[in-house]
Amino acid sequence: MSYPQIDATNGGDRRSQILEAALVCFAKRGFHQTSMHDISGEAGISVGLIYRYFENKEAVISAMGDRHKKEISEMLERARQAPTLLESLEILFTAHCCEDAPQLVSAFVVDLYAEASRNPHVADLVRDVLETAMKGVTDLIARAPETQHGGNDLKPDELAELIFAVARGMLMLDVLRPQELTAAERRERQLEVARRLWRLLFKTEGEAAYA
Amino acid sequence: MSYPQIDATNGGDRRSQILEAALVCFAKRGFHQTSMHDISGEAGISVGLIYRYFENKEAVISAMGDRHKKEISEMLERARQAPTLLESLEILFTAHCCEDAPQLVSAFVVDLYAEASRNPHVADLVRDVLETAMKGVTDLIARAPETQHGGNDLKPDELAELIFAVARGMLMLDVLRPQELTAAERRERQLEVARRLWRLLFKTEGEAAYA
DNA sequence: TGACAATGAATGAACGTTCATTCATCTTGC
DNA sequence: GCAAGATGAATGAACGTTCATTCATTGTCA
Repeated sequence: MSYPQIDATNGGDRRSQILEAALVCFAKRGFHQTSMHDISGEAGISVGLIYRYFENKEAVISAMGDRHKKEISEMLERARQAPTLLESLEILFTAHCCEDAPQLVSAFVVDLYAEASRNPHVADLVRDVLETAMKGVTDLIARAPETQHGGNDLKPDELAELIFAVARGMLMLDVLRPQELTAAERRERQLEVARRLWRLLFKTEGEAAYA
Repeated sequence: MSYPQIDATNGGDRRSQILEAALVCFAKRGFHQTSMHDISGEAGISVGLIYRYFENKEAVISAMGDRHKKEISEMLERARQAPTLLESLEILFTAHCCEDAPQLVSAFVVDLYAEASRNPHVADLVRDVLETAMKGVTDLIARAPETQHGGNDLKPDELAELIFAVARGMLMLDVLRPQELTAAERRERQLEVARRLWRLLFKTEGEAAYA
């Protein structure tokens, strides 16, 4: 008596099914405290099957990084289409606290950085993601009319650097928060601080911007 | 069964010797990839001896957190005695990149946050450290004459929150940096960004205040 | 269509290894 | 001689990984 699998199309989506389970496990227990049996249990499949889709455990970690990279660049594309710079930033910022996997992602990303500090391959990947995202935001800032109104003499890339530093810092803080908070509450507390920086960097001086 | 006190004549040295070795190992390989044999090897003692001074591996991790807490509060004390707010901040900021163990500390702290995300005891400890440090800086800001000159309407605790977010964010970035850079170079790159924020928050130029 | 061969996704017990922890033993200082 | 300091081989649990085996599905030929 076998129950139907969660996903309709068997085979093609096995990889993402495994990665989905791995995200849950990695965020809950960390890379190196998660066993392959944990992942297989979470995915509802056998251990051996994982090795049909991934060479070894490290390949699973790498694939998770790649997935994260893809998510970030999609988010960047969406952010580019927002009408104002502040709205773009808000979209990008919420990328860190995805709706479908709220508190999980923060823990995963912090772990990813920890892993990067000793795994050169992961470090390259994270650096790559970061550079792409930074370049995107730098561009966004350079094109935005809001930039002109700042009372500061900072260049777009310097502004982006500050924005990303605060975003990372708030992400780090997020893993300390009690789990009783909902995902929405967590995101709002993070945004509160980030928005204070943004207002400081891009003073909109009322709606007289285009007057 | 009791363990030697921290400042006992014999036990104190051994404990810190072990913790010193543990920091090196943890930073190099992470908590869960570091074996007790690694630590004993680094410390130049036998495995069993570690268990005379620590109940188990987790107790070593906790003790490392306590040590970190002590270092931070000493740093805070030193920062309090600096003549200007910006100098205080500079002292506090460099706490993250200690002179005697340069690139190690960043990796350790990121790992500590990762551990905090799933170990409530570690989370409490890190939260405690952070709250103490934040309170200290908030106080520093409230008393500083520079605060009045900011072109912003942010309260001292909001300013402290931003400062700490950027500090954490730069610390996270530090683990991505190629190891070829010296400790001084790393610190300088981190400070560059942090200082940009500080200048923004506390405009020291007299002309900006009345412009 | 029905019988049968071929496929390969999926399983999970088993393997070799590593790890945290213990403890019988040895050393040292008094 | 004895308590406390120190050792490292021994232990057993847990881990990543392998692989012989199962079996639903698909393809083949009459």
